[in-house]
Order: sequence, then C-alpha cells, then structure tokens
Amino acid sequence: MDDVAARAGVSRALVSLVMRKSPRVSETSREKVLAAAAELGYRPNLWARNLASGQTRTVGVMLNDLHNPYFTEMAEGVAEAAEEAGLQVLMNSGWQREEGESKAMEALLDLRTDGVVLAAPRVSDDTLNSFATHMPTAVVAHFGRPEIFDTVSNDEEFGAALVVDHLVDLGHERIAHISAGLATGGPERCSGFMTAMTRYGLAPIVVEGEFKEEAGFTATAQLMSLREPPTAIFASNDLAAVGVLSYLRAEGVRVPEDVSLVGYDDTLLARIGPVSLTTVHQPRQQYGRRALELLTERMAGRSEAKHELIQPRLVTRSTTARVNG
Amino acid sequence: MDDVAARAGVSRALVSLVMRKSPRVSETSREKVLAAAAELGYRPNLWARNLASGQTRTVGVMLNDLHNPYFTEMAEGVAEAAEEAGLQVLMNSGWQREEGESKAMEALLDLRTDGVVLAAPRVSDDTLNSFATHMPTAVVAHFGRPEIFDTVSNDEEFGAALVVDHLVDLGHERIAHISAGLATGGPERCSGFMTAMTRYGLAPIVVEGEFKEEAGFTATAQLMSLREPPTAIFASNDLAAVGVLSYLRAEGVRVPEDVSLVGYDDTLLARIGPVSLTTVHQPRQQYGRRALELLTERMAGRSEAKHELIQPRLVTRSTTARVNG
DNA sequence: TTGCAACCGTAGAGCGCTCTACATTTGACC
DNA sequence: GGTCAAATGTAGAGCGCTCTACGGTTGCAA
Repeated sequence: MDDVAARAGVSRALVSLVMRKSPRVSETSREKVLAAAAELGYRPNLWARNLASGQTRTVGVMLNDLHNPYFTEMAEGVAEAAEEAGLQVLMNSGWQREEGESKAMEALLDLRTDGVVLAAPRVSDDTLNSFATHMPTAVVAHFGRPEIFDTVSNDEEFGAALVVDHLVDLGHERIAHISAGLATGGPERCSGFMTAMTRYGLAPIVVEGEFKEEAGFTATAQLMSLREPPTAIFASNDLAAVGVLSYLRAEGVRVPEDVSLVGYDDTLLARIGPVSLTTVHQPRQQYGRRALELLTERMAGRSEAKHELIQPRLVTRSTTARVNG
Repeated sequence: MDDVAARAGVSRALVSLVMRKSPRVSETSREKVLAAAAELGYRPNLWARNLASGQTRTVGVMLNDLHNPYFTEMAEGVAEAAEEAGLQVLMNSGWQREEGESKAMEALLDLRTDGVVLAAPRVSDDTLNSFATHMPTAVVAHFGRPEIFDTVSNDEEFGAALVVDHLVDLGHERIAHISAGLATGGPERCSGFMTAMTRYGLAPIVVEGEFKEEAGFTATAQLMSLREPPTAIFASNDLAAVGVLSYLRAEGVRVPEDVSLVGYDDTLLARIGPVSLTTVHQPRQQYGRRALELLTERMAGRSEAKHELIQPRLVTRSTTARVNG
C-alpha cells in the first residue's frame, strides 16, 4: 500500500479511501491511485482491513448437509440476496455429524463474519443460544421460538394440510402417513397431517419412518398388510416416497390406480420421468433470501427476534388419482 | 489478550504461545492462562493472527455447482483430508454462472487462504493460470496439462472402456453413446467410447446430447428410429440415462430385455429402486482427498505440477443384460 | 479583506495478534 | 560453588490496513 501511495505520489490514507470507493476523493487522484495499483498488481489485504475496520461485509453459512438439495438451494437464495446487499458469502459444513457441525460453527465464530445463517442445525438449543449471543444469527428450519435469533421455516402443518385436502378431494378416506420420527420438520408434518385428517372426521393412520428410501419401503410393507390397507400414502419426503413406489410396484400394486402416493420437498427425484411424483414444493431459495434479509436487519441493530413461516404449495404429477369406486 | 495476560499474571507473548499450543510453555502457566481465558470468554482474533503470522491454516474450495452431488461429495473428500491435515475449509460457489465464478475466485484470492481447490471451473485457462500464479491451486476435473497448478480428474476414457467391455461381454454389438457435447468430461468420455468400440472392431454409434434428462429422451428417440436401433445405450450420465429410460418405457421397450442401458456417475438417481441403473461409479471423495493432498504438497513448496487420473469402476444393476439371441 | 463553507488530502494512533531476539531460571555435572 | 545448556518467559517491533481529527485550498459572499 505504501508502494502504491509512493508511486501515485499521495498518502497511504488516500489510497485507502480510493480502495474503499469513498466519494471524498477527486477524480484525478483516484485515477492516479488506480493506475499505480494496477501497475503494482496491488490487492488490499482483507485481514488487515477487517482487523482495522472491525467488520467484514461477509456472512457465513453453515450447511447441515451439503448432499441435500434442500440446503444447497437455500444457500443459493442466501447468496443471491447477499449479492444484492453487497455482502460476500462463505460456506461451511458439518458433514452431517453433530461434532463436525459444532466445529464448523466455531470456525464461523472465529472468522468473525458480520452474521451467520445456520441451515437446520442439529446441535442443541443451548449451543445455538450461546452461539447467537456472540454473533447475529438466522436459522432456517427451526421450530422453536428462540428470543435471540431469527428463524425461517417451512409451514409444515400447512403443507401437510395441502396434501390431505388434495387426497380428500380425490375421494380418499383411508390415508396413511409415513412419519419421519424426530428429524427436523418431521413432527410438525405429522401433526399437521393428523390435524387435517381429524378436521375431515377421518382416522389418521400413521406409521413410523425416516427420511430414507428404505424406510418408505418397509413402512409400506406394514401398511399394505393391514386388514384394510390405505388407498393413499403420504410419505415423509420424496426419498421415502420412492421407497414406497418400489414396494408397491414390486407387489404389483398400481400407482395411482390402486394407491395414490404423495411425497414432500419436490426434489429432482420427484421430477424425473420414471417417478413423476405428486409432492409438496418448498420455495427453498426463498427461505435463504428471507433468512439473509432478516439477518441484515439484525446486523443493522434490530434485537427482538422474528420468526417466519413460509407456505409451500402442492405440485400434482402422476402418482395421485381418484379413489377406486 | 492483554486482559487475559494480566489476569493470569503473565506476558501477552505467553498467552499467544499457549493459544498456539506451543510446547515451549510449562504446564503450570498453561493452566493459568487457559483458566483466565475461559473466565474472560476470550477467543483469539483470527484476522489479527492471520495478519501477523501471514498464514491461515485454511484452504478455500470453489464449487462450480452446489446442486451437483458430484461436487459436494468431492468437497467432502477435501474436508476429510483437510481435517486430518489440521486445515480449515471454507467454501464458495459461482452458482453456475461464469461471472459468479470469477467473483468467487476473487473472493478466495482476497481471503488469502493458504491454498485453493477449484472444482470443474468453467472459466478460461488464462484466468485459471493467472489465478494460480497468486495462489497454490489444485483443480478437479480439468483435462489440460497446466504447468503451474495440479489437477485430479476421472479417467474418463478408462470408464468408457469399462462400459464397452461390459456390454460386449454381454454380447452387444450395436452400442450407442449419447454424448455430452463439450461439457466437462464429455469429449473424453466420448473418445474413450469410440476407442474401445474400435478396438473390438465395432462401429461406434454416437448421438449428440447433454448432461440432462431431456437430452437423453430426445436422443433415444433418434436412436430408436434408426433402421437398426442399438441393443445397448451408454448415456452421458445418470440423469440423461433416466431420460432414456422414460422414453423406452413410454414406447414399451423393455429394459434390459430389449435394450440395455448404462449411465455414468453413480448418483443417487442410479441407486433408487425404480431406476436401479448400471453405471460407472466415480470415487468422488477420493478426488477431493487427492486434490487436497496435492495442494498441501504444493503449499509445502513443490512447484512442478502433478496431474492425476483416477480410475472409476463399473456398478452392475438391473438395466443391463445379455443381448437377445 | 475577512470569514466561512466545502472540498480534498494527510498524519498517526490504533486494530489484536505473532515472532525474533534476548533475559531469566533451572538443573545437571564437574 | 561455578558453568553451561536447556527450559521457560518477555519486550517490542511489526503485519497492512482504517479512521479520527485536523490542515490546506478554493470559491464566494459579506
């Protein structure tokens, strides 16, 4: 920087101003400085800048699971909104191990970014709280009502109700849900299902599962061996729905003629031809956008927490049809 | 830091040593310092540390496309190897736009990490070269033989030969390849196919496609309308193979009884029940590992470039069978 | 002429750490 | 007790930037 200043015949401070695009510098000296910087191949040192200024114009994003398109799409939403706000994005992941996740969060703390977006963290609420006391934080897919950080989540109950509405519309009455146990969003999805069913005066059939193909497969085996098997199955997510599909096809049960099937998430899986699954689409990019927007508000000084619920919509494909006679 | 030093009754320098886990400090004072730090909730400031020490113990990873499991698995490999080497990992993405990619690379340059792994960058070779002059760099999926950075790539020709071997073993002779145009790896895969076919004295049938489901669909339409349609199809990747499958099923062509089908990549898509695709598995995590290992060598001073080709293997599932009498 | 903004530019004190060079203590051995 | 090396601790000069507070020039009205 000194070299640039010398070469341009100005002070170091002026170079600093130019580099920060301050309007307080004349056109002539700006050009001189820029020229000198270009000749010397000078790039401002970020660490020194951050250290001196106490801020980074950067937000960190911790992704719980990079392999899950849910999170990467969310991250894309964050990135878009960040770009508009003139912020850099740096990502991190815990590689689906809770221990890795805490490490990743520590790393973000050390980085001292201006704020952090956490995607479906699986660490304890205590950890989350202590994290958020050190750093402006927004969390995606968190169903508590924490007071020191913001949250953006899918309105799982609404989504589940959408599914039930659709199936009831088609005349179904024996509708089963394969739940996802205690995985994030699972309990809410399940309770939404039960509430909606009850509202229609129908008995909710629920069997335990997971967000996995195999879980869908085995849960379906259970369901189909009931004395009165369901005419429609609402799987915990698309992947589980694929498991359901495999089981049904293997058993010669036709979908959707004999049994209707609905997934959740609208991932790539649901869209490919051989699956073509009716499912619930989540505006995942929007989660990311909103999270970043909330975060910038918080970085700007807001301190009371905001909690947003975003409504998904149903995408009808080829796995649902009117119930048979 | 001064506070911690005061509280522990030692010098700032000693605190620094303790924080860096230097062995040059006695057990007693280490404990004193650690205790004081804990009471004060002190965390070393990374920027100041980096600024003063001139290094970061961090590597950056630029992911071309976060939505592609190929890259996220590779990133996981980088992360694992980095953890073993005691390095932090920070990720970035260009969100599949070339412009975003250059921005992401600039950001990594500014961060001044100790090194960078680039995943299938789509920027020009010139850009890559000028980047690598500023920063130790390893690139995954790059088929040039650049001199100032290392590369790790899939041995596409070998993979394509694997496919041809398998199909020829099963008695196929009219084997078609749906290529991926100029997309990364596409040309190599295609030429590997042609070489292998020629080696067997068979005529390579090639039709232009892309790494997309729809491309597989339309390409298959072309292939099946040939006077002598192929008995086996080697798609450019799994996604395209799914398109092939959709077309064939829709036309009542049985897979694998009438036509055998092979994909490439072994993604989730290939593994799910309704698809169960024979495909070429790439050890993607290993690409990441090797990239990081090469990078650490380079960070340690090696300057001549190394270029590694990693051999994939065939995974046989339910879409390939002996050719019909 | 003086006064006063507005505009541009500069000096210099940090920011919180690392690291070299040196000081002090300890302990083993003669 | 004296000597020397190893072990442990410290002082203080940076690292490359930002930012406050202030200095110098202009232009223009009083």
